[in-house]
Amino acid sequence: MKFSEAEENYIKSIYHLQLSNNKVSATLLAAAVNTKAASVTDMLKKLQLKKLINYKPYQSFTLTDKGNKVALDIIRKHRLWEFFLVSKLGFKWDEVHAIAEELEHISSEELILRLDNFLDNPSFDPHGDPIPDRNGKIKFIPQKNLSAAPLKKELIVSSIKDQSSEMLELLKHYHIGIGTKMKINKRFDFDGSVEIKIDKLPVAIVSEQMAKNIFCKI
Amino acid sequence: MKFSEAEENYIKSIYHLQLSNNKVSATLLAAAVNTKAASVTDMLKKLQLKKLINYKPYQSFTLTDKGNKVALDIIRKHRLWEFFLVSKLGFKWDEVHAIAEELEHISSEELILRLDNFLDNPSFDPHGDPIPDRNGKIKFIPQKNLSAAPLKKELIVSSIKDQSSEMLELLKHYHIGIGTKMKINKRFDFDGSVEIKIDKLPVAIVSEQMAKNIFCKI
DNA sequence: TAATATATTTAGACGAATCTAATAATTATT
DNA sequence: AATAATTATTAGATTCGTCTAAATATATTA
Repeated sequence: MKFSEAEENYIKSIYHLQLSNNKVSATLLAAAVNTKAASVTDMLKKLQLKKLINYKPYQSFTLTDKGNKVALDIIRKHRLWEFFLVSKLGFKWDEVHAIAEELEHISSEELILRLDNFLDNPSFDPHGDPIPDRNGKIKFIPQKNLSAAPLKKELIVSSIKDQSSEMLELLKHYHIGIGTKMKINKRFDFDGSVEIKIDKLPVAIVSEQMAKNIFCKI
Repeated sequence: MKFSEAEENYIKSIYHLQLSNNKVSATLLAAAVNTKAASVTDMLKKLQLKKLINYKPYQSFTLTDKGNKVALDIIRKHRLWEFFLVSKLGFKWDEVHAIAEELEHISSEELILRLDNFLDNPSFDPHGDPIPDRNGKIKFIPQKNLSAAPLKKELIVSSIKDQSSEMLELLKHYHIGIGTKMKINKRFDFDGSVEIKIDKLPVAIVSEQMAKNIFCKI
């Protein structure tokens, strides 16, 4: 079954909101897809008719299994394209999101299969987010951000939540990227800042705000 | 300025029709964009408002310079993507058209610039059609089809008009592709068929219908 | 040139996705 | 629990691209 670009965007946003906020409200969703709550209501009815969500008026809603599959398919495409844009075309990670938002709606399955192979079937996108395989299976990695990870243990950076160019700039300055190894020396209660040590680099301190965006394998 | 997918498709089709039929009628255009003549009229008004075509009711219409630029931009994207699909993802030429029709509407200029470089700035797509450069310049090659090319001279296949899988199959069987060298021995008036000779291959005869679709540098 | 055939445009409607303003339900607060 | 504040839904309108059927203009040909 094929879905409109608008429908796909709603589905994708519901998926993401479910992951982080686990209660999805019409208002949050409206913000995510950049419309008004009234438009969300209209669309929710349509998505329910197509059995993509479970929905009763005035109550919060969830993706059905079918809806989940659709969401994972879109996310797969999005992340594969991001990988392509960064690894083959040399984009910076903060430049690829908008383009991938368009590319993710290209419908050919064959295209995505071939793209996947061309890229050597990557499991993670340039920000460390997992790329669902053709069946929607995600390689889950247990990870904790620097505000929650244990002290004095070797950590490997596995993903970055905030993908803005400001964050990218900061990470560059600290020489931090996906795969970087580090230890946490100390966490300061006063402001939540964290002292880290990266091989061969001097000890450094990152703010709590930054620490919460850097996720590591544990 | 940005245009809708529908607008882009109309512009592109007008461009192509102008090239081959040089008079563009609403009926032809309707067939090309797969709608009805009434819808064409509606769109023509819109395109005129946006100064993309010269149009007076009940008369045939032409692209303005601006319209031409837009058309060439879309065609550039279409052909670059086709090149990508064939050269990097291993598609056959008869498989790429529909996918490129979707990809050609992705809006990022930066994307196309980088794609162009990634592909080493190709001048011709997999069917031998010229790819406009970023300024809309096309590398024009004087070419003639096998029904019009001179006898006994070395010819190099430069493009194929019909891009169906049936044609692809036939070409494979004859060992003909872009770049193939051949001579025409004889043309038969009775049915327009053409006897050709390709290096090291036995003499072969192609139908008039086929001959008209094979273009060569002269 | 008059009659006929063909092509184009208008009029009016529809579905998709959106909006604003008004209303109704839910949740939070006193 | 009653009221206030928040959140969600409906009603009605709008834009885009499309449609059918009817009307009008152009082209053909007898």
